[in-house]
Amino acid sequence: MTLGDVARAAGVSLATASRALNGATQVRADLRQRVRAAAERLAYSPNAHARALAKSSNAGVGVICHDIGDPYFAGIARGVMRAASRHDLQVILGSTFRDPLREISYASMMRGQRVRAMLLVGSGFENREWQESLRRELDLYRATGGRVAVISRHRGVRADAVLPENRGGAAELARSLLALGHRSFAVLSGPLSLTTVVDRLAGFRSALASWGIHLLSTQIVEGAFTRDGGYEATQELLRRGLRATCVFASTDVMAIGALAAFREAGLRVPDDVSLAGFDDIPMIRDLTPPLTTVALPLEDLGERAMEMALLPERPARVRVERVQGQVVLRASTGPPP
Amino acid sequence: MTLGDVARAAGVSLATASRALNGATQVRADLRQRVRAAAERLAYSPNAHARALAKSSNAGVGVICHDIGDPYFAGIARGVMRAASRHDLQVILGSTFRDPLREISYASMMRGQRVRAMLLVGSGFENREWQESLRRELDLYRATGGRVAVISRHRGVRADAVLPENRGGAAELARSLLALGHRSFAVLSGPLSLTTVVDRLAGFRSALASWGIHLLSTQIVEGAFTRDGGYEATQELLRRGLRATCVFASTDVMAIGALAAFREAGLRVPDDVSLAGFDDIPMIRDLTPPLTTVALPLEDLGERAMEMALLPERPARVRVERVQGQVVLRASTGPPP
DNA sequence: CTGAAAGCGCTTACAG
DNA sequence: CTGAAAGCGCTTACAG
Repeated sequence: MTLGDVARAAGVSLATASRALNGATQVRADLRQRVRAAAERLAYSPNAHARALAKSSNAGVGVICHDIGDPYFAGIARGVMRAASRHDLQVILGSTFRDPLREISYASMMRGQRVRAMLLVGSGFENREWQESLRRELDLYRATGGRVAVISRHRGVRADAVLPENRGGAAELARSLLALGHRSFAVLSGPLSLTTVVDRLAGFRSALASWGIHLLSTQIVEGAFTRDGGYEATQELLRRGLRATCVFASTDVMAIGALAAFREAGLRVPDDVSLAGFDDIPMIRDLTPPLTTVALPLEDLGERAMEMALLPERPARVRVERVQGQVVLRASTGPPP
Repeated sequence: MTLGDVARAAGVSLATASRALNGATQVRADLRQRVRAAAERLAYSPNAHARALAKSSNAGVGVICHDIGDPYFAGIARGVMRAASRHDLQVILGSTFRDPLREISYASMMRGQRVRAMLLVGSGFENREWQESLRRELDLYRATGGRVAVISRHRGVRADAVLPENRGGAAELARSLLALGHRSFAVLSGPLSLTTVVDRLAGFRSALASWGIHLLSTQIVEGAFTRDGGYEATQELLRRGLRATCVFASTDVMAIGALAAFREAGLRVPDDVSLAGFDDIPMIRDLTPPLTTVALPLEDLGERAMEMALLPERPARVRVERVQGQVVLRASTGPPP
């Protein structure tokens, strides 16, 4: 079942069949009809590879995230899918499971696929070697006209970016918590090798500093970027001795684990300790207590990055869209005991 | 940057360059080295479309789900990604936003893409016309060697399938709730046009029936398959007058909304009313109270369907893997007040 | 083992 | 408007 078969069935040339189906050039109405009918009758399905090869252009975009099962990435992916659907683009998905090597091999695969644009979603790794390889891969990709946009990473990769204001958001959150009366804080941080974590911690810290408050190093616990990571980090924090009235988890997902750990330890939130997260993934408003957080418009992030990557712009000029986070005070934070 | 360039740089023929890079046939070691080196130096990236065209085989699989932002699908997608990664397959993702037409256009697009296998994830629609179109699309796809597997749909589509035991799971859940002492029930159902909903409702109902208990029609409320759908359905149920000691929401996502609605209405769960869901999406164990549910191994579902689609089997023989749901009693259910 | 050549299924100048 | 032909970048019998 090829275009050739359709052309033969319609009694026209290959070229005419192609034109009739794609409607680029004018084709006599009756011929177009015949071709269309033949294609329909034969259930013709154009070979996307042949077409991509002949046009040397592609209707695909690539999206690489760390874990499509995580509500943060799932929310962003939802926005990406919406934008892609609007532009009739197919989406090739990569989920790295937080393995830097896998990220690079996805990028390379997508380059081979000649996707029109590539989206990297999520924090990068603070890893010199990885940064080198990725940059090289992306440069090669762009050298042949590929477009790259990133969400939430800036180190190491020079590309169009949608950047949540991690620093600013965390600082704003800190100020809100200070306003509630808190003066001693602890932080459940994700892996410090992730730029997002570093930024959020820095923002939080600097806002405290301007009030003359410093984070004790024992009150910063590093954990995996998962619910269980938050749970375990909290247990470790309690083991070290909690010396804070308020705990900031660098993502909501971790905060969920923290909430469980506090509950198990018999600590009430917010009566005994206040708890805040970051991202505003959908479910946290249904927790008990609902979680204070810095809200990021996840779907928007995805849509905007996709649109940005698709919008041709004079190259060598990197565009950056900064996205403000919105502090949302919910019942998980209150005045210090 | 094509294979031709690499061949020239290495001083060999196109054919030899191809063989050296793909390692299918034997190539003299020194030639292979030269080709590899040249490819490396030139940062050669094989054109996936050209390759797919020449081999008329493809390293891609397609996955179509209803909403990648929903934790149920995100969980399954996670499993799919794991399996795909194991087989070095790229994944093309479709998210229908619950639009039947979009599902068909995705299927058609993936057929054009000549993907090796196609996964349809999630309940089908009870819609004659849609079923016709989809079946036609899939038949055409399979006629050319395409493989199809579905998760959780059986009506209308004849294909390899991983089927959660929706009926059995719901029935088992009902029996557990009966054992707790409940004798009056209400159901928050998703759209009755979804086979999953119909099956879960039927299973629940039949288990009750064998105890001589019948669901009042006023106590079955249909809502969207979302958190807000569950919230609104619950409000409607309360408006009609709750005449049950236990409420079954046909998915966890809906149950989350129900929990919020009950809380707002001043009803305590489970003291005033028990609540149970279905699926066991990750977050529900962290709700207050944690949600009773029928646990489905979401990631497994995805992995198994992918493996099944990849495993060539004598065609015309449809394979079905049934996956038992596990009733997990948590604190959202208790004895009737 | 190696190379020249045909072929995969389309698109698109180039003539007419 | 229509068609013959070249070309997109690979793979793979077929000879040597």
